Amino acid sequence: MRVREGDKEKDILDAAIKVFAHVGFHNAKISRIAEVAGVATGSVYLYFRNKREILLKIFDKLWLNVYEGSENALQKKNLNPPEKIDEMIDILIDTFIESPSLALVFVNEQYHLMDDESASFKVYYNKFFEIGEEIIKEGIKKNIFSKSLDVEILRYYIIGGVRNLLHQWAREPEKYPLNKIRQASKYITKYGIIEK
Amino acid sequence: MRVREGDKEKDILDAAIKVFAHVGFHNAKISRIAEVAGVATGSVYLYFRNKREILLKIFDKLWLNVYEGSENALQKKNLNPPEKIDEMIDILIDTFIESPSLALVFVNEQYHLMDDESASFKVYYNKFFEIGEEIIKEGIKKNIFSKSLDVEILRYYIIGGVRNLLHQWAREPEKYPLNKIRQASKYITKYGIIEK
DNA sequence: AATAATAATGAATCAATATTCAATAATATG
DNA sequence: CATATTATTGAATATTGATTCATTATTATT
Repeated sequence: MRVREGDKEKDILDAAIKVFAHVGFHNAKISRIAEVAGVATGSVYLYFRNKREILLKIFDKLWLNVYEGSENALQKKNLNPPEKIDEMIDILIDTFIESPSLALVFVNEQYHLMDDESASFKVYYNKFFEIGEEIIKEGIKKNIFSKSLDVEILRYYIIGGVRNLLHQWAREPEKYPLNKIRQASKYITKYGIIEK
Repeated sequence: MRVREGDKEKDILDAAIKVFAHVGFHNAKISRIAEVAGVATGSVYLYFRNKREILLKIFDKLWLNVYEGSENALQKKNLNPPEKIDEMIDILIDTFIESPSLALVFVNEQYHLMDDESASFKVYYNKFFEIGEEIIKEGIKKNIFSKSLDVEILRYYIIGGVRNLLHQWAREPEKYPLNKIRQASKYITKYGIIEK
């Protein structure tokens, strides 16, 4: 019998990330993904049911990573709430450090997918968010964070801000270097723009 | 000769906003937009060159509005930098107050369009941003805003945060009422999460 | 070396829908 | 009222690209 050469599933996923990042999910052709991956068009269907499954797989891996990463990091280290927020921001940013393309796919395609009932990554996405929520609640309880804040609204604001910065970085990495957006995200989130 | 009945261009635009919001630009069928607008499929092409032109027109009107609105508001009132930031946030939020659908289109489709050379709305979008930049610079100069902030990075963070909140509101208006996200946006932007 | 079993190919199929256009409708004008 | 002019229609066309599948390639096993 014939045996599988290399890891075509990974090749296809990596190619898809590049192509999705470049032209967007809807304009991405399977034939182009196959070409970039170095396989035949039909081979893509040996590994994925259809185009959407490829995108979902990318998001599954992404959010499982992020969730597990933050779960681990926060468990072992003993941090106070502001430090924990920093840690969460670090984990999110580190997820994309090797791949601006992945950042673009995240930024451009996630909203659409949120409407999809079958998007299993949402479980981990939500868990990640719940961790954030817990941190904020803890901070408020300890009188470190402002009591007047609505926890849920806050977390959406922060993720939106960080996300938009990731987008800028992915588009123009030299102009918006990752260390700068990392530092800025942490600072603004904690202190806002008004000088203390 | 025959005369035009009503304002079909507006009907089509309004219908398109609803349909784009509902299923996304790429899944939106012209035939469905026509149906919602109450015109024949072919009529859409009397008013717009193609589907993309409809989307671009929506964004043109949107950002012209926002830009002119902020230009006016800031000119007539005499505000200090923090108040000006509040004003900008108000204008952005007020733009969508009548139409959650428009908010969804903005949130879901804008990123893709930014790559489009021919997207003329970018002029106004950038002008709006420049106003924000000026305000932040002024605040820093007056020692009201923190000196350490990178102006450009900051503005992307804020717009990202507000945007994400608009998204939540548009999806679940009862859960995330506009006045709450308005207030939260202003507070976090200015003070961050740490209690003073 | 022959066989069996699975992997991979890529041209052909097929469906979806954006766009076109020939036909029809409406009304201003003379 | 007849005509000319422009608006509107919606069925037909054309294109695009996702998906399929008959064919071919590869290698483990005997």
